[in-house]
Amino acid sequence: MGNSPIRTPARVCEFYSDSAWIEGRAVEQLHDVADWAGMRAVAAFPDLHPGRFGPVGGAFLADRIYPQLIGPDIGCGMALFRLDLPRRKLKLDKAARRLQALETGADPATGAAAIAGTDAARFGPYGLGTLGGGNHFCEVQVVDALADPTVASRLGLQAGDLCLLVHSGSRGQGAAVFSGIAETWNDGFAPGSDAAETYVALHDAAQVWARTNRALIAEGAAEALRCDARLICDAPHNHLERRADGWLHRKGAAAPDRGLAPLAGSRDSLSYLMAVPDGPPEALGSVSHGAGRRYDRAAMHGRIPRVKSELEAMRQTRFGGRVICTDRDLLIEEAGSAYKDTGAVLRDLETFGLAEEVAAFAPLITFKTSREGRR
DNA sequence: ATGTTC
Repeated sequence: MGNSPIRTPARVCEFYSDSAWIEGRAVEQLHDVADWAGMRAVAAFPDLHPGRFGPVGGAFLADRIYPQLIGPDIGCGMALFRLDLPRRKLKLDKAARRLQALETGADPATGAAAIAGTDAARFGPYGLGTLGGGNHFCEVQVVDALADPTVASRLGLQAGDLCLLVHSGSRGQGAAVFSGIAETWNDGFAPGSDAAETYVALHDAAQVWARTNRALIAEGAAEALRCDARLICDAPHNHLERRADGWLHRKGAAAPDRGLAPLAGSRDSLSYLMAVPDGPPEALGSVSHGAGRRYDRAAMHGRIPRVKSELEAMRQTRFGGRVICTDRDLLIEEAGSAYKDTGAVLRDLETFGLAEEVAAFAPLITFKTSREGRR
């Protein structure tokens, strides 16, 4: 008999139907992570897809801390705001032009004031109010339909209202924390160890910074559109949460905010606001944050011809909206066809009792980047 | 993901 502890793989609960688009490689990753030391429970959602260190679209409860399960964008999340701007006053071309102000971000004094006295102050204001790249965006949406008028009215939401959905995170801050500990995280950190304490403190600070970043992006967008933005909910989906029964890692799985979470669609599909009930304990208090990738970035370059007409078509959505993205590679990688069907993801979540649709939102202006000469 | 990657 050796002295190594008996290890049983964590229980894996998959909250998606047989018809869900789930890559085999993502399921392999899911079971691989379930076998890591100290892993207690794993939940996977219908947006599950392969990631760099493990699958995206899952929650992982462990009695060790694995920074690679959070990834570089610590604190990344989706925040939904209501804009007090009548739809008839939104002129798409003019508004899209004005949103270019988002490239600048918050001015340093505003940024510094926003993080003063918080954990995030250690990182400083550089980059606050900026979106970053990849799948991040700031989108003006219109409430398309109310599935639950009672909840919607409690939130002050009516059909035809304008909203803003912001997807961003901790920019260079979380990335620096993550790369700073590279090579040391392989077997995870034992809670209470120096490495764990240091990581958790930096993680918590990056999470505050990321949430502040989303608020400042919304402020910047509202200022550009000459209106105010009121927060409806802000649900992070890349983070670590200390629970009584262990350390909960969420990777592309949302922690609902006051029982609410956005489900991002964007480009060619509607987005949703979900009411998230307590749900089964096996779901680990988590829910999908978006449609999830159907094809990885490299695959998209083979699927979309790089001809002018195709690229121009991708700057309009099927809802008559605009996509502001001057980076051609990014435009291709983030095409609507790169993502699963958001409606199918939502139906699976509802079937398993993880969410109830409150409202659906159509994209009007999807702001990605307006910088010239990238890549 | 990234005050971008030798």
